[in-house]
Amino acid sequence: MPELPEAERARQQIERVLGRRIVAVDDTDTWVCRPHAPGEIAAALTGRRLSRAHRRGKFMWVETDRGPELGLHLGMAGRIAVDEPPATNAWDRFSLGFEDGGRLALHDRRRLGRVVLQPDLSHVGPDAGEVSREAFRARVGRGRIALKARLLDQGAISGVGNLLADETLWQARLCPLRPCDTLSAPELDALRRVLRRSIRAAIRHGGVHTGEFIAARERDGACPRCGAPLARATVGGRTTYWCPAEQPWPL
DNA sequence: AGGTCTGTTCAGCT
DNA sequence: TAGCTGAACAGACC
Repeated sequence: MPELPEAERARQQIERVLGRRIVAVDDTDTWVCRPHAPGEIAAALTGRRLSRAHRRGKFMWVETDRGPELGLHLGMAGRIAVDEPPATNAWDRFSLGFEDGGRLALHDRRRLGRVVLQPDLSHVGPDAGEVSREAFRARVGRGRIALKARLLDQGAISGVGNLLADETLWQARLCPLRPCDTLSAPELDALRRVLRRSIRAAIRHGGVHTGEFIAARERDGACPRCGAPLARATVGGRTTYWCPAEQPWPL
């Protein structure tokens, strides 16, 4: 499940193809490439070179030489494939072919990924790994919504998905159900520090699945620190696990 | 073999 | 406005 760490690794994959000339574009999946018509992205990109690869949260975009930006999102099952042969099934939803014979593809079984020209990121909040302390306090510590639901709101801060949210809240010993405006400034600051640490660890180790809490949740459903059986509920529309002993609420 | 679950984003509601 | 619900996708699993 791609979250910020997976998106960062995907961005690094894209960097491997910078500078190569595009000679072929497959943009025929009208769902993944909506609202573009087939051939529209191809016409805009053929003959150009990708020049810089950016990311904010889970959203990626690539600059081209004198051409439009190309926005990419992995959805929940997407993966960037670089210089791999085309998938034998129909799971490559978009691809670029380069003059050196290499290619870049969005491999996405579920078609929840997106490819779009000139992406609009105005509704996307600051990157969860780079947001300032002041912005974090203001954006996360406000309102009566459940803390976890706010962490998942990409307009507040961007990049946190379901697994990273559970991992981070467990590391920070905060209950996912707590209304945001019950958190003190020191609690918010500590949460931000833990979040940054979780993100860096996940990027380093290869993804959110490498988190200690996520592994325990799939293994035996017991808290890795105290052994208490984990609680489970739907929060912010997503399945949520936490340790009721160490992440209590009300206090 | 049907029913449920998965997670991200967006549209549409209160 | 802020927050919630369900749709969209399609495969994994029981």
